[in-house]
Amino acid sequence: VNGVGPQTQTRRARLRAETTAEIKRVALELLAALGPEAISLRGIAREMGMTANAIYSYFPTRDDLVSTLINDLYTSWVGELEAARDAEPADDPARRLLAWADAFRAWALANPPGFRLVSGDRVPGYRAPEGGPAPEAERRFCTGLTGIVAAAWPQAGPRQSDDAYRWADFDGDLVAMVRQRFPDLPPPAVALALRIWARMHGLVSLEIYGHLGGKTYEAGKVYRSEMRDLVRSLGLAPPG
Amino acid sequence: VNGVGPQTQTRRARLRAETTAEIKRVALELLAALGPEAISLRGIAREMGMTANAIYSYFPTRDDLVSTLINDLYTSWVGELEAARDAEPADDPARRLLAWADAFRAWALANPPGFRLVSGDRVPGYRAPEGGPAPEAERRFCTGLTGIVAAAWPQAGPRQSDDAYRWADFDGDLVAMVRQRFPDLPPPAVALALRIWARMHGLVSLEIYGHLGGKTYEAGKVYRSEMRDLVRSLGLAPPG
DNA sequence: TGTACATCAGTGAACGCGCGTTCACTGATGTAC
DNA sequence: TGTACATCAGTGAACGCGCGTTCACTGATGTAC
Repeated sequence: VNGVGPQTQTRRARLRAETTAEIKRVALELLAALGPEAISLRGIAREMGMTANAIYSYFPTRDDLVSTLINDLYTSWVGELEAARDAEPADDPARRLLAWADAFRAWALANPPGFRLVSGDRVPGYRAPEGGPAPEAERRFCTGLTGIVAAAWPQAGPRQSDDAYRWADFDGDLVAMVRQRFPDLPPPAVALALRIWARMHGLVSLEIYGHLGGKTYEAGKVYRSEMRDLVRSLGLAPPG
Repeated sequence: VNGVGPQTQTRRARLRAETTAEIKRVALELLAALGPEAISLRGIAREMGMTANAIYSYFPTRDDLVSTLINDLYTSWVGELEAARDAEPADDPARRLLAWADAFRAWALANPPGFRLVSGDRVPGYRAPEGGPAPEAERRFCTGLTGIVAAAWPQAGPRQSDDAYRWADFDGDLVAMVRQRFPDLPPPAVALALRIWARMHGLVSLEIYGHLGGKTYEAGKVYRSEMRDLVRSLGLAPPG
């Protein structure tokens, strides 16, 4: 059987896991310090005091490493979003939306190159795998945001202009998720979720890319105004 | 005096201008076809059937070429925005805002890599000059948008939550421009202009970076909803 | 109109750089009997 | 417990690529007298 001395086997496996983690950690440090172009096998190896090709024992290709990084970043981000949301009472959609929005910006500011990477800034020469580098995290993000809209929909729904959205306007997988998890939600609610996402993304990406910094010293204040305005336009009462 | 035979001198100057234009045209084609990494002196020269270093007769450095491209793109973009706005009656801020917003998205969709370049997607190794690669276009963009907000402010102002913005919250140059061109406009109007910009930027950049395509087949419809909603929340009546 | 000179776009070879990836190998770690 | 074997992380040298930039040069275009 597989009664192979678990201790020693674990030792090698542990070393392997540690080195894998170190490769990723160094890659993220380089990303943060020097930008996406610095994610190179040679650069990481240099930093770790190894040869570049040693990394091929851990990742079959540079692009696999990049995909793994994107997946890790996106997963950690969405984890924080969910945690922030769940720290607010389930029956208070306004607070939950604002918590999500604040965590959205906070993570991005703490991690600018990570935000760029996750939102599609291309690493030179990188080609993402079929289905994207982080499909599961993306699904969680989408579900989380839709859930917040679903909670607000009783108040928000009547305020939406009745643009004629149909299920056919949206991607099949997205529709399937919505109909299964939020069966009462109509198509315009999905459009609303996308618009809310874009409002967060818009201000935060202008800020991360340095376009807002040349205009205002209070990007956070502007973001807060925008989010409270959003809450209000959904027919919810902003807290505080 | 300078009565140097203008015809012949013009001939050489014209050739020079033509080659300069061709370099830029080829660079933009490469940008559109293969992305920002393809903007290389060697690549452009290859396409034009010249040697790479011939380009040094026209641009002192690769980064100068890139800066020129960004400036050209931004200038053409803002030109279209202004034209679209000015095609609407001056006393109809709602139409003017929507025209601006539509032109914003239309140009970006016609020119995705151009949009990426202008909004800060980095060409590997590129360092922008002091003050940015396109300060004049940026100024026009900013003034144009602020002007639209100024026209809407009589209706929009009272609807803004009174977040306590002060002039000190904004960049000095921006403040100077506002106070000179739109002397009646208060600080919260500037914050509103930034938020409006971000709403356009958010949806369009999600679309350009391919994040919206995986969710909806009707990104244009979503954008239109968002913009009409914006107009409405400014207290204006959306046309049609 | 013709001739001597200046300008300057463009060539061709080269330098030095960093990159991803391959290959044959070494040597320590772990496994089977 | 000891020995023969298997695994596999890591080395060192090399390949081929594209890049920006420099240098000494050629040769056509334009200028001054």
